[in-house]
Amino acid sequence: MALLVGRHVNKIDKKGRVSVPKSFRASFDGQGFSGIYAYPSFKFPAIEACGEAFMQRISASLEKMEMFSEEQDDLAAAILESAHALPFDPEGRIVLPPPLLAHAGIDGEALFVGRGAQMQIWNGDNYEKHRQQALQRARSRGATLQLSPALPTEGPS
Amino acid sequence: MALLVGRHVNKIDKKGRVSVPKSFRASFDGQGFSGIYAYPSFKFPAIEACGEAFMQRISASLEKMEMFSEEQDDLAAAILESAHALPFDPEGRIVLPPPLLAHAGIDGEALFVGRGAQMQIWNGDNYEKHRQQALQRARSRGATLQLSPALPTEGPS
DNA sequence: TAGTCACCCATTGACGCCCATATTTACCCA
DNA sequence: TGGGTAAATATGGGCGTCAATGGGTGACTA
Repeated sequence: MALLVGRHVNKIDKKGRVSVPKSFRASFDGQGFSGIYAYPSFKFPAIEACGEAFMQRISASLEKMEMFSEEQDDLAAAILESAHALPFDPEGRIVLPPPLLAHAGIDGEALFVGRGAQMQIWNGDNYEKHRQQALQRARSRGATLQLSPALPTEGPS
Repeated sequence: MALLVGRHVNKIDKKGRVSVPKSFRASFDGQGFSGIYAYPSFKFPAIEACGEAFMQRISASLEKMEMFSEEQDDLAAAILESAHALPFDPEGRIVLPPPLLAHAGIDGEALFVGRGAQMQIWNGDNYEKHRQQALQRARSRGATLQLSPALPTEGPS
């Protein structure tokens, strides 16, 4: 699956529709459901979204954790319960439900942020503040990254 | 994968296109995505770029920490979120987005610098200053390099 | 029956593709 | 060993296509 990277700003029209960037959309097709799953982020005033494949992973993780970590259980459960399945229209647009818009403080414009396998949808101003803080923390920490070992070309992670 | 070494200066045309040096280009093909991922360098006024394989590693690192580690999350996210997927055109050129050009102070000409598995793209003057400083530091420190043992290869003798 | 939602069509502006040219590099032959 | 020639890379510009956007209309629902 192609990676989701970068940022894209798209407009929300009067009917509440917003185009999902083509490059993101491309990552989600061929997953059974033509659309995305969106749910409010825990940590940020933002919407998190992913395709069906990733949602399956979340669901699977939930089942695994159940008997061990109550916290994880709550967390994953909250994701599934607050998630919305948002189908693409023929032009590749979705309609973000009011509760999600409210949570992220989005109105008029939506900022799509690629996070690898998932994406986030932000209010532009809120994201900028968040980003500055994140970069600040990264710099003060010395900006090193412990990379996972190289994948063996294509093995199952 | 062939190593990226040396420096190349290429022109940016009116449409913002730059040829990626052929030798660099060759290192990035056969990775699924025909193009490079570019993001601003943390430490320098330069653009860093890599192929899909390297980006996948960053994404995998991020997924592992998800919902837990804020630090790793910040850093990996800062890279992924600031990254741009830049596809090659049929002639092997890419278009550097304005934000990246601004970060590196590039205009008119781009200096490609091989860094082994990755590459950097600089403004020529900035790079020269940076390089002098680096050499200066290396000299004053009496820089020595402890070589790792030769890798076991399948080559003759 | 009114309202909402899903699909269809039209516009436009950016971007990718194609072709042409120039400059460099590599190679061959005298 | 030098020049000349051929191939390949770098560069420039035009044009068609597609993604993003806006609006309209019919169908289904409450």
